[in-house]
Amino acid sequence: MTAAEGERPDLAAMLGQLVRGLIAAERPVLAAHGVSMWGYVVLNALERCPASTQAALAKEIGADKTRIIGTLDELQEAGLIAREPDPADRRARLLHITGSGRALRAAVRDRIQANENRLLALLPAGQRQPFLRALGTLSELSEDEITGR
Amino acid sequence: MTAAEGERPDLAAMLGQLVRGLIAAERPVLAAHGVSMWGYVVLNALERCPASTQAALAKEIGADKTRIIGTLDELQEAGLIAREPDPADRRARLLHITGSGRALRAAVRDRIQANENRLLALLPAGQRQPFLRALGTLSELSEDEITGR
DNA sequence: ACCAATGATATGCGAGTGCTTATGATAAGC
DNA sequence: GCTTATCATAAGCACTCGCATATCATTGGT
Repeated sequence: MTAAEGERPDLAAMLGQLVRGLIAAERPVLAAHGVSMWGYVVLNALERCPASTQAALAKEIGADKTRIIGTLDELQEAGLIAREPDPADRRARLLHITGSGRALRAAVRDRIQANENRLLALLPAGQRQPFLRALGTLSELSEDEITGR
Repeated sequence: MTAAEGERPDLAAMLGQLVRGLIAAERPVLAAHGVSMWGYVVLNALERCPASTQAALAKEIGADKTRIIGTLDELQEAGLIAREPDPADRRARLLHITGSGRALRAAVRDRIQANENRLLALLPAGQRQPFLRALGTLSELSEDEITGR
């Protein structure tokens, strides 16, 4: 921390810098598994909870519902997710992750988190858990909560 | 933290989510002061240390040296930065922030950090400093260090 | 002196993104 | 029944960004 005179850099600046590096680290992993970044995000989301509409999924992961369709098409073609008509609403399709999707997601995640764990190991032991906890809290805030609007 | 069975979400995912919100929070502040996001980044960088070449500045802030020129032009026109020929190297120009630039940067930063402080206040007191320290450490890693390449 | 490298500059290309519009089908509300 | 809203889909538009190329002037190395 090189802040001068008790100042601190903007959170956004620090986080942005770190995210950029982490994304760069993810790229080859994702490429090796033949899945896109958004594809991986979708798999993570569906692993947590199936989606009742594509629009809802897009909203949950912060993606544009019109742009995500291509990604969903690819994931479906690769057998990583399934889309089924919702019997309760014929406009909508239920989405869930497949067994293959689970396996691929797990493989990617293991590699990504191994690298992340390496970075976390650079921190003093007493900082790790508080950092992760704080990050967990802050990352769950909605955009409205963060912006105060 | 809603991780299931001792798992944790990817750092990148958590950070990315948070950054997105923080950037959204910054937008209106920057707009109100008539400065672009990159412009603000440049001001912060020059506040820390004048630059000996535009290329060096671009590298430091992770910007593309060819794309940043427009931003520098605007900042110079607005009197926020100054570019002077380097007597030691006629290809290069020395860059530094002006008094106006300092004032504007400070005004923007105050508002941005006020919002950030509001968010930090959501954390338990014991988590704040460890979080900021850890973030400071991790954000200073180079991309090569983060990617392990 | 010559060649390679570097600085500033301009711009092309492709990919990605946010937002918008439009379509046809379906559902919800009055 | 009619109107409005929503779902999935496709695609336009403008903008940003990463990377590349090119130019001219200057500098560094041999």
